[in-house]
Amino acid sequence: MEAGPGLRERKKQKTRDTIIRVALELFAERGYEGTTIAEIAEAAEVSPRTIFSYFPSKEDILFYDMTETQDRLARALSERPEGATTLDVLRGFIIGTLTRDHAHRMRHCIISDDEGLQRSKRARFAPLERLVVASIAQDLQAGPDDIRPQIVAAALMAAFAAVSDDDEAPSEAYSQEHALAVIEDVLSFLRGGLQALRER
Amino acid sequence: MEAGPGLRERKKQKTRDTIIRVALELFAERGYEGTTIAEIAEAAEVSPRTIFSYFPSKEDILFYDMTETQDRLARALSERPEGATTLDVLRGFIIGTLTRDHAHRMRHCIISDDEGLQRSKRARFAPLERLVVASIAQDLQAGPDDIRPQIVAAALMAAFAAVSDDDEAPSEAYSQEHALAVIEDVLSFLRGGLQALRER
DNA sequence: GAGCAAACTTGCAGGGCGTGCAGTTATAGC
DNA sequence: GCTATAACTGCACGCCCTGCAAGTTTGCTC
Repeated sequence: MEAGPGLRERKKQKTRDTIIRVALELFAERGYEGTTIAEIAEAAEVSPRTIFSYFPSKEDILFYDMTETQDRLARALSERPEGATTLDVLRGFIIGTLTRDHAHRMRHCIISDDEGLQRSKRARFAPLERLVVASIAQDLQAGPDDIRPQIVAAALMAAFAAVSDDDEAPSEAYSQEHALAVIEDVLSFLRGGLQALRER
Repeated sequence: MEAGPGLRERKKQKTRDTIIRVALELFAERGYEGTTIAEIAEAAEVSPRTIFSYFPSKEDILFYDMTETQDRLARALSERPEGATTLDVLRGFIIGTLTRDHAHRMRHCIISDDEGLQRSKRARFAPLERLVVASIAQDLQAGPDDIRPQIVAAALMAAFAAVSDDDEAPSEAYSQEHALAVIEDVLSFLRGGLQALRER
C-alpha cells in the first residue's frame, strides 16, 4: 500500500490547477478586471461558489504561489545550517526562487497591466519581509529599537523584487547570472552599511 | 475683492472634512470592515452616492492624505536647493511629515486592527518610493541596470515607516528626536553601503 | 457489494462596494 | 432675477464574497 494521496486529494489538486490555469489564461486574454469569477468557473467547469472554497478571493488565484513561497522561506530560515547567516540563506533562496516559466511570465504581464495589482503584489511581499526582519534581528542580536534589521530586510526585498521583475532577460541562464551579480552587489552594500554603523 | 475660494469650494472642503472625520470615528468604533459606506454617509449627512464623488473608494477615505503627501514629496524633491542631495531633502521631509495628532493616532489604531489595511498601507507607499528611486538615480547618475537607487530608496522608506509607526513615543518632541537619530543612522548606513560598492 | 459517515460541490439568497445615468437642487456670473 | 454650470441624489446594475441548506461523491467498514 503506497501512502500516496487518494483519489479525493488528487482530484482536488487537479481542480485547483485547472482553476489557476484557466484563470491566468482569461486574465491574460481580457485583463484581470475584465474577467469575472463566473467566467473562470465556467471555463474550469465548476460552480462559482466552488471557486471560493479553493481560494479566499479572486486575487488569491493570481498569487496562488505566494503562501507556498512564504512557507519555503520560513523553512529555509529556520532550518539553516549551523553558522549560515540570513544573508547566506537568502542568496540561495532568491536564486532558487527565480523562475521564468510560462505561467510566471504570463502573470508578470497581467500584473503589469493593472495598477491595483502592482500594489497588491507589493503588499503580498510584506509577510516575507517580516520573516527576514526577524531572522536578521536574531543574527544581529538586535534590540527592539534597533532599526538595522528593517533596513537590511527592505534592501534585500528590493533586490529580490528587482531581479524577479527583470523581464528583459534573454535567457534563464543569463537571468540567473545577472541576479547573482545583483545579489552580490546588495550583500556588499549591506556589509558596508553595517560596518559603517559599527564604526560610529 | 479677496480671491479666496467661493462658497461652493468652501462647502466642498467642509463636506470632505466631515466625511473623513465621521468615517475615522466610525472605523475606530466598529472597525473598518464593520463600517459601511451607508453608515458613513448617514453620519456625514450626505447620500452614499456622494461619498464616491469625493473619494474613489472606501479605503481612500482612510488614506485621505497620501496623495497630498505624495505631491509634497514630489515638490520637495524637484525644488530642492542647488547642491542638496535627495538624502538631504528626505531628512527634512521625514521630520516635517511626522505628526502625532489625534486623527493620525486614530488611523494608526484602525490600521493595526486589520490585516488587509496594513498591506494596503504598505502598498500606498509605493508611489513615494518611486519618486525617491528616480531622484536618487539622478543623484548617482545611475544607469537603468543600476540597482543602487532601489536599494537606497527601499531602506529609506523602511526607516520612514519605522519612525512613523513608532507609537510608543511619550511625546512629540521625543518622537522627533528619536526619528532624527534613526534617520542619521540610516544615512550613515547608506553612505557606508555606497562607499563599499564604490571600492569594489 | 451495501451501507454509512465524511468531505466536496452546488444553488440560492443576501450584503457590501463601486459605477453609469438621469433628474433635481444649489451656486456663480450677468 | 435668469441662466448655465456644478453638485447632490436616487435608482438600477454588476461584481465580489459569505452563510446556509440541500445534493452528490468518496472512502471506509461490514
